[in-house]
Order: sequence, then C-alpha cells, then structure tokens
Amino acid sequence: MPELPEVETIRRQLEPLLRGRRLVDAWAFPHPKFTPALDAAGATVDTVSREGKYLLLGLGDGRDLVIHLGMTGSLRVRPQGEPGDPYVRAHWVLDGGGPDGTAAGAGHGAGEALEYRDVRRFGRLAVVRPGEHHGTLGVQGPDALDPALTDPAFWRALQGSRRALKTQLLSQRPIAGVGNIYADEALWRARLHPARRSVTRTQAAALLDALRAVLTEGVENGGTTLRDYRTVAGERGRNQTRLDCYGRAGEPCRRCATPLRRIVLDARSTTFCPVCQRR
DNA sequence: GTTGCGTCCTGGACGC
DNA sequence: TGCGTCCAGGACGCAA
Repeated sequence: MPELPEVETIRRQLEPLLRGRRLVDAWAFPHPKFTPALDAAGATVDTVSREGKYLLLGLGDGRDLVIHLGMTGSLRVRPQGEPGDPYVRAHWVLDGGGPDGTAAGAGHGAGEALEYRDVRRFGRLAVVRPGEHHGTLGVQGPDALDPALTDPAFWRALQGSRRALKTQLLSQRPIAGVGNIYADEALWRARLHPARRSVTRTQAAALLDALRAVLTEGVENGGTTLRDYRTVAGERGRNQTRLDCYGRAGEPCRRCATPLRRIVLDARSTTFCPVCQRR
C-alpha cells in the first residue's frame, strides 16, 4: 500500500521520464474514479511533485493531474503495443519529449505510454484547476517531511481531536503521508500506544522525530513491498526486511523481547509492544 | 463539527 | 483439485 516513501520513490523515478513530455492521448477505465484521466490529454507535464500520498503532475497550464495510488496502484512507462494488462485503469500516450533537453535529452522516444495500474481499484484520479482541491488533498495537514512543520505545530494539531493517536495519523489531518505500516513503526519507535487519546509536547516531538525517521528510511530503501507495490522500474521495495513492528505480531519486541500484540483499531490491523508502548 | 462504522474492491491464504 | 470464507486497508459517505 503506497504511503509517502513509496509515492516519493515513484515520483523520483517518474520525474526524468515525464518532465517536458506531452500526453498526446489518454484512455481510462469506464469508472468515475478513473475517467478524469481523459482531461489531461493534450497537456505537457512540467512538474512531478508530491503532497503526502498524492502524486501531482503539473500540466503546464496551471492544472494538476492528481494521482492517488490507493492500496494497489502503480505507475510505469512502457512501450506501446506490449501485451495488454487487465488491471491498467488509465494510460496516457507520451510524445518524444520537449525541446529543453529533459525527456528528449534522456533519449526517450515516441511510442511510449504512462500506465496507471490498480488491481483493487482503491486509487483515484483527478484534474484540478488552480485553487481547486481534490478530496483529502484539500484538507490534509503538512507533508510529514516538510521541514516547516515544527514540534509545537504538530502537538497543537494532535490536540485538535480526541480520537486514538493512530486514527489521527491515518486521517492525514495532523500530518500527511502516513499509512498503516509507517504509523505502527513510528509509534513503536516513539514508545506510544496506538490507542492513546492525548500526548504531551515531549511525546509529540518524539513521535514527529520517529515518523520522519521511518519515512526517510523508507524512501532510502525504495519503499516497502508486502505484496503489490512496485517502483516505476517494476522492482520491489527493500524496506520490508527492516520493519521492527508492523506485521510482526507474536514475534519478540526488538527492545524488550515481549511478544508483539495485534489489535484491530479503526478497522486496521495494528501491531504494538504491550510493554514498551503502555497506554 | 466530530466520531465511528460500512462500503468499495479483488487476489491470496487458508480450511474443508 | 475445487470451492467458500476471510483478510488486507485508504478514502469517502452517512448516521448518530
């Protein structure tokens, strides 16, 4: 399930492949979540950016193509005419590149397409105009890796709700980009119980540090592949072998050797250490 | 406005 | 081998 590190890995790989190239044609699976792909046809990609889990392709005219990968979404650039994939939900035919030496300078040619693949169809696409917002993107908090987000600001954001700490992180409201895997990892590192409903300033600062650490390591390792996630190059991430908490229920805590416990919180599988992370 | 729950969606794991 | 059931979870809609 693509979270911030997975989306950032994809963004870094896509940028040199797409910048300066025109989306000369588009196709979309006939569902309202994917048909907005057609609105991007004819535009030229001038930026490839990310906000939380959203990937944004600047279309050169002030509009953005907003891509959310959901749980099983992925993006890849493939030669046109390769065998069909039933799980491709949209694709954009690419031209040979712009005149500024970006994609063209890298040797890309016509006959390629950007493909959006999403087996479970939890992802979504949108084209937004300047000032418009799309779903959660319009109301989510600052990006988790945004250096402008300070400890006091994060603490104040958490004070705005009495929901469980992990539920708040997954809501994207206090901070954007965190999903189930990295929430469990960060809470374990910060020694905070996922169902806590309040934190001190010190605990909030520790949690923000832990979030940034696990997300940065995730980016450095090319993301976490548990099942579906693949990079633009079709490779698996490497971070799944370095997880301390998520998915290790029943195994010993790497700090105190107590068996990690699994609970269901907010309908999400949650793993934590009952000794290190007291409520 | 906030909170909690149901829904969407399908491949894979598992039990019989 | 084949079938049925359960699980995974991000975002959104709806009711309380």
